[in-house]
Amino acid sequence: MEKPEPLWLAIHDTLRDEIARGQWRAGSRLPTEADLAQRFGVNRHTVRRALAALAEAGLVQARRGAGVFVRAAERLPYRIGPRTRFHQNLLDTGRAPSRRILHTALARATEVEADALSLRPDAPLHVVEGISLADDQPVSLFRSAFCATRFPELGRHLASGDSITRALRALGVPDYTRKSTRISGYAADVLQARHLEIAPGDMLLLSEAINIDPDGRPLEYGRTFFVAARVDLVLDGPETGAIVA
Amino acid sequence: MEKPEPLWLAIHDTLRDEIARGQWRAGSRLPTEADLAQRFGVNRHTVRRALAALAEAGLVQARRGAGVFVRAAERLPYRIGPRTRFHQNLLDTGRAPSRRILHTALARATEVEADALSLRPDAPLHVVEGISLADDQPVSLFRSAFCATRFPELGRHLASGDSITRALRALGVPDYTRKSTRISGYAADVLQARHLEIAPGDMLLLSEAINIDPDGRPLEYGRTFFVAARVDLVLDGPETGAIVA
DNA sequence: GTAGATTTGTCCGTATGTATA
DNA sequence: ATATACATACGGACAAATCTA
Repeated sequence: MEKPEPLWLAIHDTLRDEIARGQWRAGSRLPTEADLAQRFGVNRHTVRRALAALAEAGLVQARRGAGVFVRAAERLPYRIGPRTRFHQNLLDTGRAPSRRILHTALARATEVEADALSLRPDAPLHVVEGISLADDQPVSLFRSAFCATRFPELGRHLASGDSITRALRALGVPDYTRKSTRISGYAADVLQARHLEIAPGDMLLLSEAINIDPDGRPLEYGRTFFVAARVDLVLDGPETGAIVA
Repeated sequence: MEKPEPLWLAIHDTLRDEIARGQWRAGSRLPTEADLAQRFGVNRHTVRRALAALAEAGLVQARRGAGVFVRAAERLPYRIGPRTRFHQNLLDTGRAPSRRILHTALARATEVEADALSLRPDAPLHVVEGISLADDQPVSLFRSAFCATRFPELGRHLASGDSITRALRALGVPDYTRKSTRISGYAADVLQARHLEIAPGDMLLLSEAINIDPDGRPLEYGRTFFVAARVDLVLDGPETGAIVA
């Protein structure tokens, strides 16, 4: 026999999904506990148990006498620092990370890419584009470029969907660190919107990053478009701090 | 007598502001020279003089037979690091920094503020709100909160429009550093839009920062809304690096 | 400004099924 | 097998905060 899901948990999940889907807008009032109890056909206390869990997670906030209000959907804190790693980053916040590779190619460096990687324009690059997901929800579109002269074999690793960290390790780069990051805001175009399951014009945070190897040589130039409604970029103390004892 | 502003310069400034305000989107075509000439009630050559200046500054690009196109407006690179200082930041990029204080008050800490500053909720705070400008163009709305118990005299300094760095120095805090930063994207509401001279719904980058004194005690909790179309946030190598020799 | 209705917060109690000692 | 503890679910009553007419 299966273990039956508690009633209050089912109600909690239903409300959580409805909030995530935007059925209850941020700041708006949920139906009263009595109404919800009637809707789900349960006692008011059972609804209260579900609401308490939502409040615990920060999704709603109750005000006595006024009602239960939807708080701004919680955003995934995405930590940016010298050692920004997608997988570890999401595991740290209790999400299930995954990647979907859209495209790999051998391309020639644009002016911007060549500049970022200290290469001459038109130098050959391995380029990989894809979608990053947290709990199966798209959070970002990324495009990474690597010097193809230095890593002739990288193409195969990238296409296989392997972790970039692991692919580089296999090619003799034990570690890499973030040299610089530039963050800017843009509106999503139609294609980006489709991939990220948002509406065209929705807000994106673009993070342009240059990663270097331990010798300080530019290794990767990456552009990542984060869905602003789903992600906060966090620059934390020791990670960005000036002094490490 | 005042020196009269040349006609072409007035037109140049008008168009520049309209581009900055997003009235003409990046990549879009401006009205034809003839149309602009009619709009401003001047000869086509006067418009051409204004457009030439804009092209010189890199804001537009003319293509013979096609039209004049808006190039992506250059964004101000705003450096974020352990020692983020507004004035120095802008001077470094050759802009003229200025501040406009909107409001100073003695308020009670909200839950978020109390948490950020390691105070109890409802603790008294000095709060200052204002607009930061670069070359007289608004780039951000800021709100800073300081513990009023620790700095009883800070209110006067803030209201006077003095630099925050200087005010703190006068009160015995020789230096402060950035402990953490969180960056997120939001749409401007009506009030923000009016202050920043943009349209409601335009994109803002919110930077939430906690600054600490040399002893590691939280000093300031600041929220700054940057106009995304005018600013990039830059996290640079040595500034965000883990190790400082 | 006030009174009354609405809505959440907290307490009481009862009953049932499940895991544990 | 029995007893105990715990989580779930229901029902009711009242207090406290809030909203509205």
